[in-house]
Amino acid sequence: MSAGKHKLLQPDPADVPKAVVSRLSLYLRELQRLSQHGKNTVSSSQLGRLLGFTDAQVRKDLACFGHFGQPGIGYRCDELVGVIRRILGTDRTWTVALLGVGNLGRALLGYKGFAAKGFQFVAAFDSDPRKADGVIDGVRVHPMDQLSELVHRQRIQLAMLSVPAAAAQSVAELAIAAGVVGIVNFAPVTLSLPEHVSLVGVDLATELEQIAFSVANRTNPR
Amino acid sequence: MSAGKHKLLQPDPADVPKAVVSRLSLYLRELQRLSQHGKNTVSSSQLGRLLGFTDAQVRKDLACFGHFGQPGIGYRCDELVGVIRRILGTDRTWTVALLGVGNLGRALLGYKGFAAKGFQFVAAFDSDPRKADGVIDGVRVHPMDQLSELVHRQRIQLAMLSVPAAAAQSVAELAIAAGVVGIVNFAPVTLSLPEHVSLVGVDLATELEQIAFSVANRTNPR
DNA sequence: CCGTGTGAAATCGTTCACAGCC
DNA sequence: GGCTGTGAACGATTTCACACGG
Repeated sequence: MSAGKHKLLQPDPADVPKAVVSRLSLYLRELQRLSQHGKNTVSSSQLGRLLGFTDAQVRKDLACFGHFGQPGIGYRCDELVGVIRRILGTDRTWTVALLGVGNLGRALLGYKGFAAKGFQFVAAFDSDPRKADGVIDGVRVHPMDQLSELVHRQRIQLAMLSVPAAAAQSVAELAIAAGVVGIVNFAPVTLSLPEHVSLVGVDLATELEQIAFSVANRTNPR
Repeated sequence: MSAGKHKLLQPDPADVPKAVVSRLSLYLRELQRLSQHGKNTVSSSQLGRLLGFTDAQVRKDLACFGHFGQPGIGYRCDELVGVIRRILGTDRTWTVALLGVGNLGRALLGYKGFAAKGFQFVAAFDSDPRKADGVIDGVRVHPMDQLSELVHRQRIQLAMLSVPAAAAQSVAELAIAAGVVGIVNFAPVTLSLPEHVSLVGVDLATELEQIAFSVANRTNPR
C-alpha cells in the first residue's frame, strides 16, 4: 500500500476506546464541513471548540492513529478527512440491508446521508407479503423468507433492523446466519448475539428519556 | 414528601454519571418486559445478564437513587418500573414538537413508542408551505413561522429536530427562544446552544460508521 | 510565538469482595 | 443459601503541563 506523507499507525483495535471512535465520526463530520467552506487547516483547539471538547482531547484522540498535525500550523482538513475515513473503514462502500419496511424503515431507505458516507442499501425485506416485491427509493423490497438467500448471494455486510420488537431477535439471527457482520438495531429490545457481530442499538424513546431526565433534574429549573 | 415503602434519594443530578442514566432506560425497558411476562422479582445478576452488564453494576446504578432491593429476594419488577419512571421524569407526560416534516419526521410522528413512554407530539412544523396545514398521524403540521407563537401558547417542552443540517442551528434557537428546554437533534451537525438546554444528538450515518469501524478492525476477520 | 505530541497527574467509572439481611 | 448495598481496589479516560518543532 502506498503510504501518504504521514504514517498511519494501526493500533490493536482493542486499544482504541469506544469513546474515541465515536468522536472520530464527529471530527470527520466537522472537518468535511470546514473543508467545504474552504478552510485549509484547523488547530486542535478550534476543532475542539466547535464540538465541545478540549484541545488536549482532540490531539490525544488523533494521536492514537498516527502523527497528522504540524506544530505551529495544525491539521490539514482535507488530509485529515481522508485519514479518518480510512480509519473508520468508510473509504470504501458497504452493502446494507434494510430489515423491516415500516414507517421508520421507509425513512431510512430515503435518507440521503448514508450514500454520502459510503453505505449503500442493496435490498430491503419485510414479512408482510403486501409490502414485498415493491421498489422504494430505488431499493427492491423482498419477502422476509428470501433474506437468507439474498444476503448471501449479494454479499450483504451490514443490516439496519427496524422490525417490531417481538421479531427483532429472530430476524437478527437469520441475518447473521446468512453472513451479516454488523447490525444497527432500532427495535426497542436488547439483542443477544454472538461476540463476532458488531452491534449498536438506537432506541428513539430512550433518547427522549435522557432529555426528560436532565430537564426534570435541572439544578436551575425555569 | 410522601415516601413509598422505600426511600427515594434525590442526589445532586450532577453526581449521577450520564452512563448510569442511559442504563436506567435499558433497565426500565427490560423490567417492563419482565413485568408483562408475569415475573414478580429479578435479581441484579438476572437483570444484568439480560442486558450484558455485571450484577455489581446493576446494584451500584440503582443504589444511586435509594434502597429498592430486598436481600435474598431481589427487586420487585413493577415497583422498580415505577421508581425508574419517577427518576427519569416519565411518570408524567411531556409535550413534544416535531421540527421538520421530511421522511424521518413523518416516521417519528408515526412512531408508537413515544406515547407509550409519556411523550406526546402536540404540533409539527415545516418551512415548506406545501407541507404546512395538513394533519399527519393526528398531529397538525404548521408553517415554521408559527413555531414561536405555538410553542409558547401550547407550553411545548421538548423538540425533535429533523430539519436539514443547514437549518438546524437556527431552528433550534427559535425553539429555545420560545421556551423549549430539551432537544433531540437528528440533523448531522453539532449544535451550539445555551447551557440550560438539554441536548442529545442522534446521527444515523454516524451509527453505521461505528459498526463499520468495528467490522473493518475486527481482530478475527471472517 | 503558535501548536503538536506525550508522559504524568487527576478524574471518573467499573469490578471486587464481603458484611449484613431475608 | 441467595442476594443486596457498599467501601476499597482497580482500570480506563480525561486533563495538565511542558518539551520540541515550524
